[in-house]
Amino acid sequence: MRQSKKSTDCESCSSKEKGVFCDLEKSDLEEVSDNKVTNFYKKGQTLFFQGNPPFGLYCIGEGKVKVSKIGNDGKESIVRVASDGDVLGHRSLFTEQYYTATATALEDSRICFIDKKFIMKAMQKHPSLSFNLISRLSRDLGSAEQKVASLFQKNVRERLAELILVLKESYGVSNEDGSFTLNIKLTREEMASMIGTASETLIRFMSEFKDDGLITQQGKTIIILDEEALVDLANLTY
Amino acid sequence: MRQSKKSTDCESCSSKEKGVFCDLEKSDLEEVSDNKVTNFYKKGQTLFFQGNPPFGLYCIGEGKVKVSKIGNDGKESIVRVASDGDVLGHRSLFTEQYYTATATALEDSRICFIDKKFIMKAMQKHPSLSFNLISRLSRDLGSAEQKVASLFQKNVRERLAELILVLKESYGVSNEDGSFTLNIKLTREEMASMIGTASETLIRFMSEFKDDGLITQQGKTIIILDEEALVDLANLTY
DNA sequence: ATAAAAACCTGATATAGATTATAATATGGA
DNA sequence: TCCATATTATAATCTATATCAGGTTTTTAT
Repeated sequence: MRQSKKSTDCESCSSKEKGVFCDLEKSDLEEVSDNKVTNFYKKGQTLFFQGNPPFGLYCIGEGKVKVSKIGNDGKESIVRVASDGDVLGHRSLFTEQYYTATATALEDSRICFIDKKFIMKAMQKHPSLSFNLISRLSRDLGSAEQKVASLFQKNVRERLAELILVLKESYGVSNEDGSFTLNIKLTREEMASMIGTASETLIRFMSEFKDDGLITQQGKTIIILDEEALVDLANLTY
Repeated sequence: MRQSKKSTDCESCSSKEKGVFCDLEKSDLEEVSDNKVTNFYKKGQTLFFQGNPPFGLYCIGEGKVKVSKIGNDGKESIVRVASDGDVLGHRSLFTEQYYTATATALEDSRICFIDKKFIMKAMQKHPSLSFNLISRLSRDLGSAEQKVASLFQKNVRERLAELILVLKESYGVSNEDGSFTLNIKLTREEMASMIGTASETLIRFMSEFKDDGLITQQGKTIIILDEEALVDLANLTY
């Protein structure tokens, strides 16, 4: 099911520069390479489940992964999306809890797994690694708290406009005509569970945005036509 | 307005054990003491405002502080509450953003301020400091994401039950008769802005809980009478 | 190529909770 | 102590959005 290679080296990883190991020297990076496994996940495959114990750190070489919490009624809530250069499972690893969320590949992905013991040792040895983890956690905490505030204060239309802008931040590619293509594929159901609404409601506002010429679609891919209008609609705070 | 003492030493701080500097040796702790200022904030005073640039780290010796985001309409959303041994302003410090939230004392508090440069140097020197910061950020991220999921999936009654249980976790003191006193004073307005509802709605459910004998009040202090019933109501996930 | 299954969309209805209004109580300052 | 202000409380509307129901289109598997 899930193909696995014993070794891929970090030195030649396409997201080396973006990752938490970016400040390590070649020799130290080789040591990391020796202490990890590379796995290839197909779209829809699960890296870990809510309730599992964490044994190490996941590191995305290439791909996208959604982190979601499943409620008692089975309803999914996506709390985060991680992609190239991001780490996964760090939160539970460092709080020594079982995973409180499930991680699922949104597209075919190359993801490395590094053993807990090695990571802990490496953090002792390389302050830059700890520092990069702190930066990431801080950034993630920032967006989680922003999400909380948006849910408190904004209606669905505003939250959708905000979501599209947030997706642009990470996955937006600018086109020649000034528009932006969002390089991420999500179902309506998934988009709805990122802003805490029903898929029907989300679809309604997506149609509205399309009718008003703010966005358009090419297959499942969203293209932003009028960013400024979205910014107005999103009612951003700062 | 805000009284300030040049030096209080970390060694004798009442929350030394709980704080991020707990693993430092005496000599290192003295160095921290030499690089900080202790301030005394009155209830309602502000430590920093949304939009301000961060110059260092706040460290709560004694007291409680709410971290809230103010929307464009002036509505407050409390995203976190920090107390004895917690740090504040770390998130913005490590993402090098302006503060994205405002921090206000919920009660008279003793809070130290440590310069950014010194903290960064100390992190290089003491892996335990970085590690403790990582633990805290992970914990905070966990509760922020839990909050997001609750907002997505739960109604106000469930969220209120959950809030009371979460407050018990940090501020609950058990009484002889098996009940728990919550050692934190919040207005209904503040409680409402912690779970994203209107104060009128919150009051309605608080009254319901009181009528049903789940909680009672002594002045502004909440006392939990039937924790189990609250757990049932909260519809917790794991 | 074709069937089956997802995903998408639209309209009608129901409802949780916001909003508005009004009053009672508590708190703190002069 | 008393007045002013903030906080708590309850009830009556109103509305944004969930839910339900129906159809269409797209994707996936055989």
